[in-house]
Amino acid sequence: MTDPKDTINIENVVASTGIGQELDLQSVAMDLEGADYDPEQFPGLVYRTQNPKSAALIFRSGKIVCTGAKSTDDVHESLRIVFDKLRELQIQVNEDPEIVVQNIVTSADLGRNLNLNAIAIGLGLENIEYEPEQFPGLVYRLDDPEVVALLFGSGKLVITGGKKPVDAEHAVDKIVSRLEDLGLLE
Amino acid sequence: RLRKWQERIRTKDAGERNLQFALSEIDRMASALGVPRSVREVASVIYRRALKEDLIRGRSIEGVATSALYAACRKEGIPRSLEEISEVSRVERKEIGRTYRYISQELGLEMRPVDPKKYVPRFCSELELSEEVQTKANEIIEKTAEEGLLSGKSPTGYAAAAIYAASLLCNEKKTQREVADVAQVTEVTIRNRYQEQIEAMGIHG
DNA sequence: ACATTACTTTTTAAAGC
DNA sequence: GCTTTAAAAAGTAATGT
Repeated sequence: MTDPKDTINIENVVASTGIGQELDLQSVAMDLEGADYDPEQFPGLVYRTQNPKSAALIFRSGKIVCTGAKSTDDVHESLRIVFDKLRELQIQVNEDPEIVVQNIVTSADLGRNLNLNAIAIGLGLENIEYEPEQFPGLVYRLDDPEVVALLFGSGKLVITGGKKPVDAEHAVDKIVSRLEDLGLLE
Repeated sequence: RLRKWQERIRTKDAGERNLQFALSEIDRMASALGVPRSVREVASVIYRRALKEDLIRGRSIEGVATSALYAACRKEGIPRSLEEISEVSRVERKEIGRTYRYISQELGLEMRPVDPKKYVPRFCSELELSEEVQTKANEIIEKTAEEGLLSGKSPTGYAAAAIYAASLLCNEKKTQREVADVAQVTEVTIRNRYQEQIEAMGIHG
């Protein structure tokens, strides 16, 4: 029997940081290869890194959002690349800007099919949101850790809203024990 | 003074007019859908509760009125799909869905997922299918749902597939297109659900 | 009857409308 | 509230062959 915790996989990490310097995005867009900048559509400039794969949103204030990385290490590596690219454009970038992980999206597998109708009643209709006409997943909000879980009929799930990788592990543990208590697993 | 008093009356009148507008919209949509008066009353109660809880801020009166009606239909056991509801409302489907989820959560309506069997009588009637087909469709829904096949699937598509399968089994065949049209789902969805259901029922189609 | 592409849900920061 | 970015889950839909 596989421990659901061993099936946890980080799918996306979102983090924010700042270079401590205001930017002229128009000129950055001109000099930075592959940059997408359309201020009419969105105030941020989009810059994509290939290895590791990620997308950085760079703002006039010098603040940056990095998304799409598969680990916190990849976030740091991606942002290091972005910082170096900006330095190549003669832009002053702080020595080691603080990088704050804002959200981690994780997937996992409980290993057995779920009867979402029974789970909706079992967990309590006031604690969940399940509208299969609109979306196939059952939305379950946990208080501790403060994350949101999407449960699917296949037994697979998505955990999002966490700030540390351990949040997903704790969430999976709690979900498994709750479903076991209700006799809705296996 | 007098100015404040006038302002209060103006606000009261505006609020009164908005409530009348919402209730008349609920009435108009309910008539267009052909649902009984009891549903309109439940919808009105939900709308008034949403108003009292100040849930209309940042949302359109029509959106909340439509969502209240959608919720009322479900609460009364005669559900209409978001697709059907949006046809009589000028609010788009996506907005109705998100507003419904919001007021449902905030008012603690504790809505149960829609039972596909609730769609069987109306869809079968529109298709002029016999009582025998309805019974068979309900049987298919009941048995396959017990096996967990319903998880995550839309109730209309699920009901449509069961009706299609039942019409074949009872020699009253309707095409996938005919069933898809009344249920407002695609033939692809009926095909997919149908395959799963007949396999779970151990039937050869 | 197939495949492909695309949209639904959740989360999160950023600046501006 | 909206705009943009990424990602997973699974269902539904539109379009193309």
